[in-house]
Order: sequence, then C-alpha cells, then structure tokens
Amino acid sequence: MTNDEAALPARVELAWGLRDHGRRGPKPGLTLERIVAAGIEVARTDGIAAVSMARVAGELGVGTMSLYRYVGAKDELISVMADTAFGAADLGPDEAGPDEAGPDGWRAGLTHWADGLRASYRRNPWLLEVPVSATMLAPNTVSWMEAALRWMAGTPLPEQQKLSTALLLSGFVRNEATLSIDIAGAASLEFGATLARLTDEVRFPALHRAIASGSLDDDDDLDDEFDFGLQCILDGVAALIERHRPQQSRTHRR
Amino acid sequence: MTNDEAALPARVELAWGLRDHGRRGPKPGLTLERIVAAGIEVARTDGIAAVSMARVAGELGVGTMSLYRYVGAKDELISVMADTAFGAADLGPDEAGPDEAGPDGWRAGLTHWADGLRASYRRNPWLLEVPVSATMLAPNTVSWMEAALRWMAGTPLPEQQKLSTALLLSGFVRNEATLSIDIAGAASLEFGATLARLTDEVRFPALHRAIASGSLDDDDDLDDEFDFGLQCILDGVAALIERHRPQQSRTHRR
DNA sequence: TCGATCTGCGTATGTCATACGCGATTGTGC
DNA sequence: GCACAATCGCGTATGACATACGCAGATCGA
Repeated sequence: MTNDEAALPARVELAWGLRDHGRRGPKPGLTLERIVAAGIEVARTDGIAAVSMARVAGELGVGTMSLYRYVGAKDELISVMADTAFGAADLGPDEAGPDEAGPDGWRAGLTHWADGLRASYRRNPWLLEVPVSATMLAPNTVSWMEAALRWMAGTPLPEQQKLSTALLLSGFVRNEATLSIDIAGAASLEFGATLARLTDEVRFPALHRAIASGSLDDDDDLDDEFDFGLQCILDGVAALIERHRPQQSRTHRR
Repeated sequence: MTNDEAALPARVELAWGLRDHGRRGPKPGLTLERIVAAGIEVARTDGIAAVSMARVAGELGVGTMSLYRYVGAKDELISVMADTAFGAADLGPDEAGPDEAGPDGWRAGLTHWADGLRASYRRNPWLLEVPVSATMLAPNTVSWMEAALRWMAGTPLPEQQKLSTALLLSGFVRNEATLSIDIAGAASLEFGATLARLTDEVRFPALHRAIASGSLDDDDDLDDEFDFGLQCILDGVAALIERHRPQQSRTHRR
C-alpha cells in the first residue's frame, strides 16, 4: 500500500497512532490516552490557558518531563486533545446507497451533522481556542468530513462543491459556537447597552436602529441564531442543487 | 470609577481613545499610535507570536516597561492593533435613502463588503490569530457592522435578521481567510496526497471519492471557494427576503 | 549474563508578562 | 518664583512557562 515516504507532521503521526515504540526497556508507566484525558479534564475545568505541561503532569502524579516521552511538544498534545474532544462523527446508515433518504435526505442529514458538531463545541468550549489547523488531518476531524460528504452522496453536486459545502458548514458551526461564548461572556456587561453608549445615531444610524429594536437584549436567542444561519446556508445549497438537477448528464466543470 | 456610569472594559476605553491622560508631568515621548503601528509592523513581518512587549519596545528604541504607560496590558495592545489593522469599513453612499441602489442593491453591497473585509485579512493574516472577542466593541469593527447593516437598509428584513446576517457573513469571511492560510500552508506538504495516504476507501469512501476527483489539487481555487460560499449564503438571504415581502411584488430578477 | 534501549525525571536555560519603585521632569496653585 | 504632586522613562525582580540535556535504574534480546 502506501508506505511512509514523505515525513508526516509529528502531530499527525501521533493522532493516528503511528508511533514506533520500541519493545526494550522498562514498561511505560503512562499512556498517551491517559495524558490526553488529563489534559482535556484540565481544559474543561480551568480553560485551555491552564493546560501547561507541569499542570497536566501534576494531575497525573508524574514529573513534568515525563510527558515528553509520549508527546514531542505541547502543540502535539493539544492537537490530540482537540481531535479526541471532537469525537467521531455519526457516519449515518452504514452501507447506504446514494439515495437512501429520499431526494431531500441531505438536508436532514446535514442538519443532524451540524447539531452534532455544535454539541462537541458545547461540550468542550476550549476547542474554539485551538486553531483549526491543529486538527486538520486528525482522524476524528476527518471522520466529520467523511460524514458530511456521505449525507450529500445522493446529491447531484460535483465532488468539489460537496467538499466546499462541508467546509462552509464546519466553519459556520465553529463561528456560531464562538459567538455563543462571546455573547454569553459579554452579557454580564450588557452588550447592547454598552454598544448603545458607544454608537451615536449620527455616525452609526443603521446600528443604532438595530440596537433600538432590542435585537441584542434577548440573551437566549442563540438557538434561533444558529437555526437562522443554518437554514440560510442550506437554502443556498438547495438552490445550488436545483441548479444542478435538470441535466443528469456528466457535468464537465468549467 | 470613570466619568461614565458602568466601567467599560479597559480594551474598549483604549480603542475609542477615552483615556484620561493628566496634564502634569513630563511630555510623553511616545504615543499609542506609534506603539500600535510598531506592533502591527512586527506582526506583519514576523507573525503575532513575535509580538512581545520587549520586541515592540525594542523596535521603538525604548525600555520594555515604558509601554505600560500607554497600555494597561498586552491584551489591550493586541486589541487596538487588531482594530486598527481592520481599518474602517466603506460605509457606502453617505446619506442614501433606503432604496438607493435598487431592490437588489443589498446583494452587490454585501459582496463589496465581504471583499473589503477579506482584503483586510489578506493584508494582515495575523488577525486570524486574534480572538474575535478582542475587537468586538472597537470602533473599526463596529464600523464594519454598521456598513453591513446599511447595505441591508433597503431590505424588508427585520433588524434582528439583518444583524444575524451581518454576523453570519463576517464569520464566513473569517473562515474563508483561515482556510486560505491553512491550505496554503499545507500545500507544501501536498494536502490532498497526505489525506489520501491516511484515508483508505473502506473507512472513508466518500472522502476518498472527493479526493480522487482531484478537488484538492487545484491550489488557487481559493477565489472560487470564496465566491461559492458567499453566493450560497446570499442565495439563502435572498430566499429569506423573498419570504419577507408582504405582497407579491413581481420582482423578476435578472 | 551483558549491553542496548528505554523509562521517569531533576536541573538548567531562556523567554515572557508584569509588579514595584526610583529619580527626573513639568504643570499648577500659592 | 516656589513647592508639590502628577507623570515620565525604565531598571530590577518575580514567577510561570516550554523544553534541552543527561543521569540512574529497569527491562528485554542475545
């Protein structure tokens, strides 16, 4: 098959478990899994800023430098932590044909997918502080991509556009999660009121109007906000699909 | 304990220039503007990780601690740097009526707006490493919001949904910019080839199909990617607007 | 049994943000 | 003019952090 020709990034090797641990020497007293779990626990309780090598090691009752027998650097640990926290995606019905769920199955599927991804962010808000590039090639993150593509399998979209749609949606979910956190964090200081104080209606008439309408005062509109954006995007995808449906023949791109 | 009622976050006060500098004492040898400019220059050339208080001070030929006479903490500096780097938005025709650009002016306007915001990210890629919450209430960031709302002024959408759309779009632009960076960064390691090596067609059939179609090999498809997502979202907004027009007004769009 | 290899981990180094305080400077009230 | 308090630039100190290096003991293949 594919042998290891070009060097994979260390973070990728680690996340996929492609590490050559020799067989000689003392038994390892730790496992990567335990370290990752301890790191996630620290991140969940005290935020990602509290995740230091010393702290994680302390949580496990070992010396700081012991961790470096299992991870090459802190960034690698964070990457594996993040991918683990995302969890595996629901890949849907196992060996389904392309049109398993009706002509509009993609819409329900992608909605389910987005909800699941959102739940991951909710469970681990610190994921939002990990740059997306950290998990790009990690197994669970890849499984989320696979899942999105599977929900679109029965769709006449070209592969390129399926991929684009998946990226668009995963970015959207991440954004909404970020907004939720930020708005929740700013709510204690009355976001709307603060903004109103800074924006006079002369320089910022449109914004002033929006604030005056009280749109920012409802603090638990976050679900509506999410649904609004998701439906907006899915409507756009629907239009795209419709545009692709009339001709069933091979669409030669560009 | 300021003149205003509730205490504004320090970062907000600084960004809006609401700082009470006394009049006694020696003349300040520095200005906030010079410090911010130096910081931006460091970030642009060596990345945001290189922006340390010592480095910025060194760039200005002053002692590290001198900076703290002008900013309360590093985070405040980063916030003002980021807002400055975004620049002010193009607020469009100054005193335009609600329907200044025809019934579909919003679409061209928001496209222009998205392009402008994208250009800001392009000019200063390090902005992507600054958390969005850092600039949330800063003046230029607010002006971008104002601009988006103005382009939608002639639209029957309720204020709430204009706001949601603006947030959706600003998040989208940020995501696409992030993707551009990441894909460009991973291109040197053949992103598609690496992914293909990790994903067998048994566990990841949909992904394998997408990769096999060569969608990931075109490296300068980034403009297409951006347009794709933007049109997707704007189509969704158009559908929403159509749904909000009370009576059938026969808007036959060409 | 012996050496190669691996373990946990103490120590040292260098970077960073920033608290604290000192001497110099300058506007203000007398 | 003068005293004083506010403000300046900034040297020094502190404590957190990632991590390079190397040692002593454990374990396995020979």
